[in-house]
Amino acid sequence: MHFKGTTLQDIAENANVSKSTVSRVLNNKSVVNSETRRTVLEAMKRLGYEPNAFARGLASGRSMTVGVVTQKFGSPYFDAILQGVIQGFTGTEYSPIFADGQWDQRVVSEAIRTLLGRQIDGLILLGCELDESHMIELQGRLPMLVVGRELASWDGQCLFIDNVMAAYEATNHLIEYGHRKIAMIRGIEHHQDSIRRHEGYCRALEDAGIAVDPKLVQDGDFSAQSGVIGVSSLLARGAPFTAVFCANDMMAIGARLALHRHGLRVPDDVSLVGFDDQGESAFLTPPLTTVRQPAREMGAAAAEGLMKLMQGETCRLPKLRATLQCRETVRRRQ
Amino acid sequence: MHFKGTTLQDIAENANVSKSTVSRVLNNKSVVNSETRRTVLEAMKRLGYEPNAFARGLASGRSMTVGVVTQKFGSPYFDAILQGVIQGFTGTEYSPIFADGQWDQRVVSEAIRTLLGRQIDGLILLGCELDESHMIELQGRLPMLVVGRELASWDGQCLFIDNVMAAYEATNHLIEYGHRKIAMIRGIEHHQDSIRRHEGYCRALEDAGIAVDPKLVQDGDFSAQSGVIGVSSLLARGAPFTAVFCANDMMAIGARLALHRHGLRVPDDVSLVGFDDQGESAFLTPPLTTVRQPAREMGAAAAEGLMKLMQGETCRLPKLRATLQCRETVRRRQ
DNA sequence: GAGGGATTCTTGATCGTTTGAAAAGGGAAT
DNA sequence: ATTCCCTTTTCAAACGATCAAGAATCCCTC
Repeated sequence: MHFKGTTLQDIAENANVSKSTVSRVLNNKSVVNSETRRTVLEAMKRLGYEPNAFARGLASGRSMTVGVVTQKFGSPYFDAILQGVIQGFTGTEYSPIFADGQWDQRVVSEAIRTLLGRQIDGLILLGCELDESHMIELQGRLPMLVVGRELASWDGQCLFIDNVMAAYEATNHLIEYGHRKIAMIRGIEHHQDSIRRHEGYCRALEDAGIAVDPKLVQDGDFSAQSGVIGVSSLLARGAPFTAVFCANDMMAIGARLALHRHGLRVPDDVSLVGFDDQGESAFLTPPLTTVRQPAREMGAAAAEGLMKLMQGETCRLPKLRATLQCRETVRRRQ
Repeated sequence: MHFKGTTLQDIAENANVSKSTVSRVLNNKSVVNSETRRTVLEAMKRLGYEPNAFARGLASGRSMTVGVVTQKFGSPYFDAILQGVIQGFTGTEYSPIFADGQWDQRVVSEAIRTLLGRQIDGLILLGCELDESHMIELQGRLPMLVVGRELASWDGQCLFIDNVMAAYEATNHLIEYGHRKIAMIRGIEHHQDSIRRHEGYCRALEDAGIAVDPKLVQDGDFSAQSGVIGVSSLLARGAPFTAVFCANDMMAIGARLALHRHGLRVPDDVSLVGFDDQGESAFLTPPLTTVRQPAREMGAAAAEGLMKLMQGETCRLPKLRATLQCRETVRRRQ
């Protein structure tokens, strides 16, 4: 039933050396006579040897594995970060293993426990909402990095963009194009990113001397469906608006559909701005103006940073910026 | 530097029993006095014990881990399958670890090697294009399942939908709505799914007595960009068409944009059908008519099937069907 | 040819579990 | 008191690698 692999012992016998010599060749740390090394390598190839990661991990205490906990497989934003992480680790001796937190703190905790049992050497958390004490405890246990969450006390070990600033710029873009009645569809309540993006929106309006109208702010949950509902309730309230800023692209897609349903043209009647710049956004009709988050770059930077940390060096993550991608859903208001 | 976890030994001492008793409690296989069990469990909780997966794996020969190789993180279709797989494993004692094949056979092989080194107990391959001999060799080594690939010799161990049939139905839908000049944008050349979907398209046309016009068939690569280019070159060729069938939704999104750019309305001037039913498709303007693949269900079924296989039972995967989701991009041709 | 270094290899303990076999404890039957 | 049989627990040997510490070999010099 169970496949019995070749072991280090087998190689040793086959090459007429001791186990430790084989081990030395394997890890090419210490010196081994080049002749011996050749023999050993040959034996390995011949027998199709693949070292047993468990035995290695057990003996060395290091697994050459890092855990990556995402919020949700299938979320365009997190998937993009994931790709960056993978890219950052390919070609190195570390390999990432992934767990899905399903937007649920309990699932995340559980996933981390499992990962710890798997003796990961480091941990990357994506946009995690765990409470700070838990995080600090974790940080004491192993090298760890957080992407997409701002933790005041953790300077340099979390990688995030300035959501307030980015939302400010997006809103300001609309203001510069002559819009004064700008609606916003927010993300999940209490979610850090939602709060910050909303704050940026408010600040931009205030700086332009426009009062924030609570009737123009609608809660959503980052899903396309909530974008549809958001626009409908906005419209139902009767407070007029000429532009909508959505806290992510999915909601912008939904919003765009709802506007269409209500006979409003984008951008002729209503301008629209999203957030994230997910893959499809550039191909919507019309292509969506949105805030681009450098998700891949963030993932790659996290991978590099974590490797430094695991090698005992300090790491200071770069400060990446979100940039506004101006496409075709914003039009100057006459 | 390195965190020293609580070990089974510690628990044993703390609860005044031997290591093996603790182990027995842990695996609750054999009988343990309920009183003793309680004591042990308490000690575990008290010391925050987390079993070392390496030691376990080494001793038992089983890792309680299954490898899942996807083609590309971020692909809506594969991500959906992944979610199904996760769902299928949550609550069980197995946990999946993921690797990204990046659409590259070599990367896939490498990923499988790494996974094998990690002593996975089973393997799920998503839409993999490895050559059959390699697959057969793998199959000899460990329980394994393939999702999204049809292998003649592997009845019951690969899970796929009938792409020919699905494409046939999609095309036929257009024919029933009065379309005769139906263009198609294909996926990556030589890719199994592309070939089958193209075949379904051809058969439907033939069965309706319509000759397949090579000028109406355009190659793509499953990306939105290739949908844009596809429509443009179709148009440039001057062969008129009233409908376009795309081998996936991303290309349909691109196609829809390109049609818009050329002043063609969907569905008034040109009807459009996609394939996959990815998340956004229902929210496009107008919502996309497309073939829905039961991706989540496929993932979940694969997880269940693999567990059966790993327990030594046989497994016969269900035959899932793709279904046409009629939305608003197809209009009757006068 | 003895002594001293380098270099290279081997021995054997160790990592934290699992697991089959042996042992201990406690009745009940003989 | 002895035997037998449960149930429950312990012993100790794996599992397959790593890694000090020590042993062997070789080369060179005096």
